[in-house]
Amino acid sequence: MSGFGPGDPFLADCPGRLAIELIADKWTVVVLYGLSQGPVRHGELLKLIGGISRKMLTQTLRRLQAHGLVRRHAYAEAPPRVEYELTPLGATLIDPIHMLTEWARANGAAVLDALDALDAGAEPAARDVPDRS
Amino acid sequence: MSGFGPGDPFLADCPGRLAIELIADKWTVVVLYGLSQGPVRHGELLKLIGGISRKMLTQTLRRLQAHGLVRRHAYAEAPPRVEYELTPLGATLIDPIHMLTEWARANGAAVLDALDALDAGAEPAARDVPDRS
DNA sequence: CGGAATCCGCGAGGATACTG
DNA sequence: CAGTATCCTCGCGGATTCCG
Repeated sequence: MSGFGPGDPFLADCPGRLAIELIADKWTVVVLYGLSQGPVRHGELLKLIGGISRKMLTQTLRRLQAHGLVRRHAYAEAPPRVEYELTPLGATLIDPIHMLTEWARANGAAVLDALDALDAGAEPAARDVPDRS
Repeated sequence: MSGFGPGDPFLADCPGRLAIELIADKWTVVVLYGLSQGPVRHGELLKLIGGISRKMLTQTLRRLQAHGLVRRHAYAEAPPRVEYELTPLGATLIDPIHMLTEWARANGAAVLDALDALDAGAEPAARDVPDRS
């Protein structure tokens, strides 16, 4: 009934954990989502994502590239142009990523509610507690 | 063919992003995975996960609890015992999490290979490059 | 056994300015 | 437009210790 033993791949140190920690990152998920519909330019992602800095975008893309999930395409043109796209390996992540993002879209409000319910319940509760200032 | 516009929920600041950033975290995914099969004791998770510290485990659980994904159950017994389990809201995450972890299990090796291929291709390449020490 | 508090180092990550 | 370098700050996250 335990389900997984002490040696389960995701509970120990193994390639699986490496892969999880590669994508379980604040920006990585959103960047992958941005790439999930086809090649995108650097500047497009930058404007699209909102909140990300150029540094973090480049850094995230570079890490994904180094791990074989993203391919970089630089065109030698007058106005320099660079596009990023998922590799075949990276494309296998589209489904998991979309499940995550759809979950977030559907349940983001509920998560927010839970937070607010906490705040509304905890802070006024201090009302009937002798406050030692 | 752009697919998503400039206002896509996951590319801007919104509840969906909050939800993504809640779970797109080094430890959160693994902890949720550990909870995905039923109630687990604090100490069990600690030993099971491997690499996590008590502090980070508690901290992660607390954050998930505050966001309504996890419920805490403390039993007033001689040897104190505390169990954690997913709330109904948290249970809706099981499928996405399992897709992620199964992807990692299947492709962790490929990711590792991509990394090694880079190292093997880049560093020996310095062989035929005049190295200015 | 489970958790909170404290100390502290190091690296994530933003802002800015510069190169090609 | 894309990328890099530099600086600086904040908080992640480990180790340790004390409380219930």
